[in-house]
Amino acid sequence: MKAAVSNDGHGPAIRAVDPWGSPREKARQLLNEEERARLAGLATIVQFRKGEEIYREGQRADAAFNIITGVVKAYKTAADNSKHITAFLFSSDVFGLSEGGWCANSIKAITPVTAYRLPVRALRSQFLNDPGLEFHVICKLIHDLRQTQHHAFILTRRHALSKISMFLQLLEYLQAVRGEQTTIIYLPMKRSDIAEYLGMSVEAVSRAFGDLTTRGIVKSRDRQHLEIVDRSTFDKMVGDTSISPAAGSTTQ
Amino acid sequence: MKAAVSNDGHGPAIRAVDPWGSPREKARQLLNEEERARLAGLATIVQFRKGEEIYREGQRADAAFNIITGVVKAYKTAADNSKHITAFLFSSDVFGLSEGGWCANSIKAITPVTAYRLPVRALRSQFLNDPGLEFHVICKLIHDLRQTQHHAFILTRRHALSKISMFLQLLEYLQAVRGEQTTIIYLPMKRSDIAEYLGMSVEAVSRAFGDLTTRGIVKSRDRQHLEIVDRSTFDKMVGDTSISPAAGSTTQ
DNA sequence: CGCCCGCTTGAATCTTATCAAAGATTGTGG
DNA sequence: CCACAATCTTTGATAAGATTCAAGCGGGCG
Repeated sequence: MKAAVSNDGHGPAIRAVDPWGSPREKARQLLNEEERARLAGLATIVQFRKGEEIYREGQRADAAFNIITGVVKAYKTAADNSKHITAFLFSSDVFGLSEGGWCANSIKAITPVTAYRLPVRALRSQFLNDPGLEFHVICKLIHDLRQTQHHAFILTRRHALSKISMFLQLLEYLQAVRGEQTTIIYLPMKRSDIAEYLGMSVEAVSRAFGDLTTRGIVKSRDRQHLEIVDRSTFDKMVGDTSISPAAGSTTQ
Repeated sequence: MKAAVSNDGHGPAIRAVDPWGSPREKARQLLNEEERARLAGLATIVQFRKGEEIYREGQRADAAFNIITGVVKAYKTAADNSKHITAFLFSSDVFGLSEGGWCANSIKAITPVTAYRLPVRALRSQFLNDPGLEFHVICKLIHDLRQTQHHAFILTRRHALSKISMFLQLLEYLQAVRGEQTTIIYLPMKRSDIAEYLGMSVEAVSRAFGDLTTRGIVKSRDRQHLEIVDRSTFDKMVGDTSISPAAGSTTQ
């Protein structure tokens, strides 16, 4: 479903910008054919059903995964059983860089998922022989770090509308990076997932979507597909802290 | 000031946990003497005054810095001129991994700072010859990624008391990692910096500190030095979403 | 000694969380 | 193929907490 062209079966893929590259370079496939083939030799292809838990927080992780198709969520469960979603991961994303690594959280498939499975042992020895591969991992990590910083920035927004707008903008951006169409934004996750990602209640998420629709800023075919119809107002929602409570939606 | 033992003049230092190491390993110095010496060969030592801006967001960065002593803040300035602090960086931390890298934000010294300056060009060629160094950088990045995820988690807390408590806990943890004493928590940054880091107003920060003091949970010598005197109640503030508005502070 | 900047405190407004319940949707089993 | 059940989503009222605006306090630096 919604298969991206990014992972085309030629082997594991990593997408990121080269931080030492030119200023405004776009995210791109970092691994060359040879590297992908070499990694493919270590990998097996596995599948997960929708809703299936792939990792549990704190569990011993003996393999990393590289998503081919589908979407997963990475989350932490707090003491009071509330959940915080750390990230949504899509095609070409990597998770499970060891339990001590950046996926010290649980992972669950929110759509059917196909992925390469890479044993960490084999992966690590591959690193020692291949400085180029290691460098690409550094690029990917820097990319993820920036992504997480952006998540943190979204979380500082006070208004629900601002958070939801920035979230939609993010999804749109990720679709573009993956080379998909960008007119329709695809929301594979549940409202409660969005709530847990944005640090707000499900009700607030629902109301924010309602507001955006009522004001004519977005139009939704169904729960999972949404289109931005008033881009200028949408951009105001994203960029500003002070949101006009009921700005006329008349075309400027 | 408050110089840590971590950066002892033997050359650049990186502190992190090995994500492929044992489950509960503590953060430690990753570089060995030889690596530090080799990096020291590339580096020059520079100093910055308190309040001095080291990088401006989007500026061309031709060098990375490794902090020896002092504290800096990394921040982004939004369209409406409001600021969001991405991270506070201490001894052994690294910033400026290129403009495209994870420090695509401005950097400003909040205390006097001494640091190693490493030209990215030399650094990059060093990477190609030294897979071990590259691996350590990966460890550091994974460490920073988790740190940033934790920041995001703090930002999801609704109550000011919870945010401030988690922030104090973080500072305490970082002091411990650096090998400093942990009874007194040192706050080098201004209240407004804390506000910008936690996504709340300065007033809310001030009131939260006031509350913690009034309730006898913390005791402060001055604006910059604070001690946790009621640990059990403090831990409740940190761990819980539902904070008892005026829980008796009587020793259980 | 005085000014500037940072910090604290107070009162009104506003947004969201929370509780509660009804309306959709999905998936399952008869 | 339809009906039921469980889950997800929306909608409504209330209240708690935060932001905002405004003013007073304090401390450091020239």
